[in-house]
Formats: sequence, C-alpha cells, structure tokens
Amino acid sequence: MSDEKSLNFLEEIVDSDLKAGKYKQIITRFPPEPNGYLHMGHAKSICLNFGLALKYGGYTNLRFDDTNPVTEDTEYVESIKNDVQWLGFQWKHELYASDYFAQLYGFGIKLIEKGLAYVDDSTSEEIAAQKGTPTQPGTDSPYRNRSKEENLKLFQEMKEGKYPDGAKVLRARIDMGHINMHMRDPILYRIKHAHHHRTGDTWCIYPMYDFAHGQSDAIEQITHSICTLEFIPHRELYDWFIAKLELYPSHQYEFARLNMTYTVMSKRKLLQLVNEKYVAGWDDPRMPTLSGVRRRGYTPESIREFCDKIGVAKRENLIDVGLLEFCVREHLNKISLRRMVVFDPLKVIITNYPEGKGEMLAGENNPEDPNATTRDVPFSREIYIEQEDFMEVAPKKFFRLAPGQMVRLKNAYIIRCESVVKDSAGKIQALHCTYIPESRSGSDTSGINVKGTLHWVSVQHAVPVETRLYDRLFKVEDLGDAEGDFKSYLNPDSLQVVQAYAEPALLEATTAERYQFLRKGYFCLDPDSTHTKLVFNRTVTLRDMWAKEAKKD
RNA sequence: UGUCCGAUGGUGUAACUGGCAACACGCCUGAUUUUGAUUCAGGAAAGUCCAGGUUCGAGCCCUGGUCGGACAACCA
Repeated sequence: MSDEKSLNFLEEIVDSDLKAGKYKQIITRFPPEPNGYLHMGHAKSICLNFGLALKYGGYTNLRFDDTNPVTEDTEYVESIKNDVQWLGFQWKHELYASDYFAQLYGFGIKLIEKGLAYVDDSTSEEIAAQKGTPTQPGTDSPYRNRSKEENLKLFQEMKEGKYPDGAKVLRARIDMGHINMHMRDPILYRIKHAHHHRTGDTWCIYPMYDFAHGQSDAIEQITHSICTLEFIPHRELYDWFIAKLELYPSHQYEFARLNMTYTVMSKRKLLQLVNEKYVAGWDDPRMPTLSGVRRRGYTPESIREFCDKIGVAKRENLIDVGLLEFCVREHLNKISLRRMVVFDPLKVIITNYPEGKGEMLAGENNPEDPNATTRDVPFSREIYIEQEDFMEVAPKKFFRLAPGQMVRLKNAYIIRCESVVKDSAGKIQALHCTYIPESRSGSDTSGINVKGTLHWVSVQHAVPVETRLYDRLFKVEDLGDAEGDFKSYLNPDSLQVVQAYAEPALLEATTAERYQFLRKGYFCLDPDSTHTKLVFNRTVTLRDMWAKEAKKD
C-alpha cells in the first residue's frame, strides 16, 4: 500500500518533464480577464496552477489578460487580486498582457515582414463568410496579397488612429483551407478607439486573445500554460505563433472545467444575474463567486480541500455541490464556536423554577477543541425552544419534547413537559414544564437518561438577530442540460430571512469567527450587521438524519 | 460531410503503466454521543460504451463502431 496519492495527468507531465531535465523549475500562470469576478471554476484553476508550482518548485505569475478595453475594469483587477490571496496563494509577478502591447505590436510587424500577416479591409461579416465552416474550406480575402510595404504602412496607420473602428484588421496569413478553423487567417489586431484601464489612450489597436496569450506566456517563459478544454483547437495556433516568431516554447495543456450541480459557472451568466438584479451583487452569498462563498462563510481551507478532492482530468464533469458542502462542514466543525439560537420560538415555562431566579451555566465553545474554553449561558424560568422540537402527538421515533416526555436542555437541566397551554382557537401558546434540579449539566446526579437534547434561549436574555438562510440558487441539478433561459430555473426560495433569538454571547460575534448554531448549521456574521442589528448568514446546514427519517412517512 | 477531445459504481477521481477495479462524496445498517452533529464499525453499489483482435492474462495495447462534447465572436 503506497501512502502517496497518485498524480493527475498534469502532475505526471510536469514530473516527467522535470525528470527529463527539460526545465530546472516550472513556471505557471493564472490568466484571468478583468471583466468579472472569480468563481469556483477559477478556484480550481488557481489551485491547479499555483499548486503545481508549489509542489514541484517554481512560481506562478498573475497575469491579467486585458486585451479588450471595452469590457475590462480596474474594479475587477482589485477583486481578482483579493480573491487569489484570500484563497491562500501568492503570485510571483503581477503582470498584464497590456504590459506587452509594444512588443506584441512588434510581433505583428515581424509577421508582416515574413509575409505571414496582412491588413484586411473586409468587414466582419465578410471575414466570417470567408472562414467557411468546419466542413467546408474558406476562401481567400481579396486583400490577402497586399505587398509587405503596403501592409507595414497600413498597420502603422491603424496604430496611428487613421481609421475608424472596424475599418481594418491585421490577419495572420496561414491557410484559408486549413482543417482547423482557427488557422484560417485569424485576426491578430482590431481597431478599438477605447480607453484602456491601464494604457489609457495610447493605443487604438488591440491584439486578440490568440495573438496575446501565447506570446505573453513565451515572454514570461511559462513552462506549462494550463487552460480549459475549449482552447484545444487554439493550441495549433499557439504553437504556430511561437514557431514563426521564434519565441520561448511555452506549451499549452488543457483540463476540464468545473461544473457544479444547481448553479451556473459562466461569467456571462453570473454577470446577467447581477445586472438584472436576480441576486444582490457579485458577492451575494448564493453566488458561486469567490466573493459570494466567502461572504457565505466558506473558508479558503475548505475550498482548497474541495479542489483537491475533485481531481483534474480531461473528461467533462458535473460535481455534486454536496461534496463542497461536505468539505465546508468538515472544516467548520473543527473551528466554529458553538452557540444556541432559536429560530421559531415556542415558550417554555418551567413551573418549579423560582420566579426571578436566574443562573449562569457554562457552555463549551467547541467540543472538537481539546483546549476547550466555555462561555456563560444565562438560564431562567422562561425559555424558548424550537417549535419543531415539540409534538403534541409524537411518533415513537420522535425523542424530543412531547406531553409527559423528558428531554435535556443543552448545558442545563432535564425537563419534563407537564401541560400544553393553548388559546381559545386551540393554538399552542406555551408549554408548562418542570425541571429536575439535580440534573444540571456537569453535576448530574439524577441518574435519568434521556434521548433528546434541545437547544434553547432564555426569554429575558434573548438577543433578536436576523438570519439569512440560503438554499440552492437553481431548482435543477444540471443547468448545462436545461432547455431555454437558465434564469427560468432560479429557485424562488433561495433566500429566506428569519428573525431569530440568540444567546447573549453572540453579542460579541465578529466576522473573523465562525459559529455553529447548535443543531441548526454553521453561520457567520454578515458585513451588513450594525451595532443595533446583528445579521448572520447560514453557510451550510448540519447533516440532519432526523429530517431524512421524518420524510420517510 | 470534417477535425479534435473524451467514455471506469449515483457523482467525481484512481488502478504499481499488461497482473484478477481502489479512494472520496452520497446511500444503507449498527455503536458511541448532553448537538438525531461529530466520531467509530460494517454494508450495498461498476466488471470498466460496444464488437472483434494481440496476449498465459486487457480498464490499460490494436482495429472498427456507438455515444457525448468542442470548433465558423473585430470575446477570452
């Protein structure tokens, strides 16, 4: 039995490259376009790229692929940097494709000089028509055979701003009959009189992705350039530019992007949800964005663990969100502070507990922590328990509170339900219970054994808090498979706001801590909280076998 | 009609590179438990897309199919 985990296909490539002495160190890059916020799919890529460099020795650059000024913005740059660091990774160099605009322009000239690029006056429709189809070869542009001198002059004039947007493009001169559509004289440069978030107005021509990405990799001497499957057909072009331009031979490798059940993972769709106000913003806790899951209370540790567990391969996949939730619970169970909060109160009056009396009980902050400390929990004659923890007529498997039944109050006493107080309409108003004085937690001499333990909050000490309970954003498991507008599958109940009653220890809650509301789930303080109003987000529920059992009937 | 990529339990990922399919999630059962949580023990679940072939032996190799996906933005 080997205790070493088997390598994924990319690790195998890196491993064998290193063993073959191909590189002394590996260099990877994470290349987001600053036109949206990072999501869980990016997390997979980040963990992969940074993880590879960390594991095999080397480093990772953060490079913004900012070649399209009309969609990009510094707001996104800042959020992306923040998200990568939050996830726990540090890049070696912060770079921008726009840093290479001058060099890239030079590469364009070089290709023209080699007779491998030309300026085309065709419209975008004409160019599209020239492309042909995957099964039919394309046709040459009428401008394909311009002289080098003319191309050089025209390209320079494009750069100088002599032409309006769309008037001309620079195209590679490869083969309009090529079996690979991407090799049919792809566009290298287009004219966009647009303000760039970094270069301002110095350029009015901008390189296309294909003409920028590989060359940027080469300039940075990236050894392994890792991207998603849809770029497979681009690889031939990627290699062509490097060969013709005689650059450092970076290599592109592709892996399957992450898909998760009950959510979408495309920037375009996420942007739509934000713009059309289906969610409160990029950091809405229901969003699969990193800012969203962060606000929801997911920890970077749990996301890294998740990325490790899902593996890396080339086959398309749909990961069960349940796995992410498992990773989150696993981590939160270890670190969160236990607190009691009642969401749907039912008043319990402990009739044999003296009126006006109160006492402080000790509650463990975290039973998973060997150096457990405790917090004070006030107890008194009137408390709240959950409505759902009481049943007037209970099935045999129900071992919570019912008339004549006994339960333990967590960190406190065993109580017995003596009677039910109802209003004229027969609605339950409160429960009258008695407590067993010698059953106090920590000094229980009663000898009584009960099956159920309930969380509770003292009525007079209860702190009203707002809780936001999240459910899956969409109703269907596989959005990729769903017909029509993806927004028609939104789950109308994905957010539920509930006013709840918390124990006073929560008054000191901070955003740095994570909390487990006993028997309810993991929660974190939301930044919307003020001194007078605490707001908690439910990160994830606890596993609930009883809910499953109850559903069986 | 083309080219490329892929195919292993419900979901993912493995399989010492040709040696009788493993791990995780989920599911089921039981134990422990002052959270029906956690933890622990056990179980069900694929014979590896199909058909041939090579071989003592094939999930891994070969041939031919089938199915799924990608590819025709002045997006990345």
